[in-house]
Amino acid sequence: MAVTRPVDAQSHVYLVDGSGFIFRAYHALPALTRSDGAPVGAVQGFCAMVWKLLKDLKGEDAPTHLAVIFDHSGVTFRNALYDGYKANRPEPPEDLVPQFALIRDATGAFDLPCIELEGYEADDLIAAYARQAAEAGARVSIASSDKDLMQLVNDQVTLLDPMKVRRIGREEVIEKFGVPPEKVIDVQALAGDSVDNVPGVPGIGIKTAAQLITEYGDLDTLLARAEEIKQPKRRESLIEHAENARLSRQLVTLKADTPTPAPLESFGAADPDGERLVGFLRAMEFRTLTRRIEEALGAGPADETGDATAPIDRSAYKTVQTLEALDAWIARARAARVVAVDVETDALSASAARLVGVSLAVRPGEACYIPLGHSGGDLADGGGRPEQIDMASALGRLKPLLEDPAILKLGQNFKYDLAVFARHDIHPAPYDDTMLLSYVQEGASGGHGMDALSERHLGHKPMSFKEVCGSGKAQKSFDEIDLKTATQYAAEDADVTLRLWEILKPALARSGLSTVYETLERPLPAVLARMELSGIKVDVAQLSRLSSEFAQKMAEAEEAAFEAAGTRFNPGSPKQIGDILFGEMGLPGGKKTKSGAWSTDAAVLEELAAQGYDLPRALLTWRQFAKLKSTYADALKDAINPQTGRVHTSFALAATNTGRLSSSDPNLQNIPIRTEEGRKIREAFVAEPGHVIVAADYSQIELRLLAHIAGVEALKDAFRAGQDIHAMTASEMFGVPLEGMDPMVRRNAKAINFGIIYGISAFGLANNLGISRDEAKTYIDNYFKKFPGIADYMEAMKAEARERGYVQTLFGRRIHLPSIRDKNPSMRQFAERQAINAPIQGAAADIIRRAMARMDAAMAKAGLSARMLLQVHDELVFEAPENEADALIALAREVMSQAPLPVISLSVPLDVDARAAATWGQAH
DNA sequence: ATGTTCACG
DNA sequence: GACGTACGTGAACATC
Repeated sequence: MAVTRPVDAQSHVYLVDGSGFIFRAYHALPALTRSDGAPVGAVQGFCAMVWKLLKDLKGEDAPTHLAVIFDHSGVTFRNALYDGYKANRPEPPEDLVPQFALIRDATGAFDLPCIELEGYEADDLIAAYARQAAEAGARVSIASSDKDLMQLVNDQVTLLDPMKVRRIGREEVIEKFGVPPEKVIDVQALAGDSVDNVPGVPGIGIKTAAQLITEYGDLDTLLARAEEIKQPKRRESLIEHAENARLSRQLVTLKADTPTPAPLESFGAADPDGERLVGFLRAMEFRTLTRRIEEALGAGPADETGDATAPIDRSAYKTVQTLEALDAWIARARAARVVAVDVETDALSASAARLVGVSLAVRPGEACYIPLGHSGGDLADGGGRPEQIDMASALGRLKPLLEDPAILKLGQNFKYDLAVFARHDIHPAPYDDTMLLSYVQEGASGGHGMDALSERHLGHKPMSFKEVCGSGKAQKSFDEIDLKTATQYAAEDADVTLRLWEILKPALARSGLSTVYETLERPLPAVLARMELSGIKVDVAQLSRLSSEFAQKMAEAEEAAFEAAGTRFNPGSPKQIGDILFGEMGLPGGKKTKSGAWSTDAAVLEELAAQGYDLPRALLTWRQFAKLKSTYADALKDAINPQTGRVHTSFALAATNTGRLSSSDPNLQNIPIRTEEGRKIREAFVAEPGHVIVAADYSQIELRLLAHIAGVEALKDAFRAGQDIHAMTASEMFGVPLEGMDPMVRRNAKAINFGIIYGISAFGLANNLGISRDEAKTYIDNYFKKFPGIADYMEAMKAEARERGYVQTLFGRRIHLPSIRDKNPSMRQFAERQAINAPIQGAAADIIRRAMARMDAAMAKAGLSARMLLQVHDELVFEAPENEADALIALAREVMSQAPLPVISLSVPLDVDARAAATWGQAH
């Protein structure tokens, strides 16, 4: 799909006369039918013309925006003016009619916007878009050879004849009509047009018309002074048919105020999805065209005879134990310009792990392992320390290679390698990451671990870490592995990475996802490696105090629970709780879990507590403190790195379906905030002495994106005016004034706003608000009525998912939803809700990724020594010297709120709240 | 290993 | 009328 991109003086907008293309394609080419008998000649011609146009438009004439515009079948407003309009035109040929729909599909396959409007001709829409673009200062090119469009030519607007590759500007119009573009309609009004049955004035052709208009200035003057004309026939004809001339002028004048069905900004040109395009062409059975386009896009099946899938021979890998050998490998890497790199360490956490060795691969099958930190496993020496290059010398040789801007480094989950190298002051660049190449093309499902990728793409199962190091208690650290085994394992990883890159990198361009990868994925490993290495300080004493406090509260709640139950049991066991509540006590059970047991989750217990029972209340209290103690207070204390005294999370870049990050070991994206007790945990995240924590978060980013994407004017206006969006929703929906609004009414509106983002259902909303399904249904219908655009958006996303198997964010990230076509209706409906949610959640994820990619450079440029520490989906957390707080707040606001630019210009502002304080808790 | 619950956006 | 149901995560604990 095309992207949304602002139109300004740097833009070059192409408007393609789709209907003109169709008739030209139909008449210029011999009839052609598909094997099933469907006529497809015009489709082929159309595709060939579009392809040629796109191919010709490289370089300085490249479009920033492009759309294909069609006539809409049926009568137009011109027929109301004059029922003879186009009356002479025969019905389109029988074998062309079924091709109209296919040609719209073809436009979609090229990822081009397909524009038409009932009651208007393509020319009117072109006139309207041309005017809008010109008003925005853009250049406009109209791809058409229709002379009726020449009236639109001016300083900014030219016509492009797609077949003759000829630009038609002012000079060429004068050549054709004998008058400049602004007088073309007057000439056409006089001359008429037999094809369109525009009457004009009998006896006057283009030449005479041009001569008359040039002499008298314009049509009205000419008609007013018709008496002065010397030639009697001409004079009489003009006087007699003056009305016809005026009518004709109305007929030939293109309506630049035609309503435009899609905003000009949405025409942003983007790489086509090569797979989809080639798939369409192949389905149409255009053999030659398919092959030509396949070749040009580098599409087609991966080269299976290439080196990448040749069998892997681990015994061919080399162990590098001398500087001379290392230099030789570095020279080979330099010659290849590309080198796959993998580090081996003694632990999983990059912030704690020590470097054990480095492997390199320069061509498929040609890889080596450079042991640097092995402490044992020398087979020749009965298990002692093997011969190795001194670590400092080896890294001294590797650093220039890894940092050479002309050598591309390849890694799998390269964030890890970057972090390990950074601790040795090596900062590899540029790099590609095969994990991210895979993620951006295939999405999160399926996994992007090296083993999974290798099996998927190479049909090869690499040596497993378990095979090498064992597992459980007997697990060895990699530095204890003998060099022969270590080499086979480590060098294979580099080899596999290189081979994967040879397959995944070309596939990226074929899918049209290079920009997504380069802007939203590739910058992140370096940024996240820095964040992870920075870590965040936690106040151990505070966590210890909290742990005791929570233990105390748990004990109290436990006693209260035993008292109420009249028996002792494990309050942590949902099964035992269910047995007591719904068995022994005989309380009314609510929901069941999916395995059929009684549910005892918070919603159920709350319901029972509200009915006056003591046990569920005690259990809720116990659960709250148990959670806070074990998941937070105790776990965070254990997660402190003794070397740094800080907590270092790991951010996963390729874990979610929508492009969000995830955080683990420990997860710092779910630190409590919603309850007072929970907030105390957040208070334990502190800044170093003399420093502050700065937290900056997007305000309502998902609702803002919904307003933009679905084009909900009322929501957009509210955001522009800085209104309380939930209150405004409530006011619209329930017709209550903003002043003195009942908080419950606002709460309902808020639940609906969130529900909409999640792909609302009456059931879900009813559940959430504790109302009946009928009531919930009424709310939803009312919402759709008050905010037109939302329902259309939802239907459009579902349709897109069904048609393509994926939906996209504003920035082009794809979210695959294969189960949208599942035969199981509940699977399908789940996918439909994902189709609604994913473009919104995904766009928000894209935006904060863009902000993160820019933030380090922005801080450096501003001379700040602040560091970015955490990302929590719509929030960035920094640590800064106290005296930088104000500057950092201003900078974070700027970078975050401007992050969509220049690719996307949102129609709503992105507000960012930012605050500095001694703790993360206080910075909210 | 799987299910349940609950912390966050 | 029936599928089932709000979107995206990770961690702890119980239970098999």
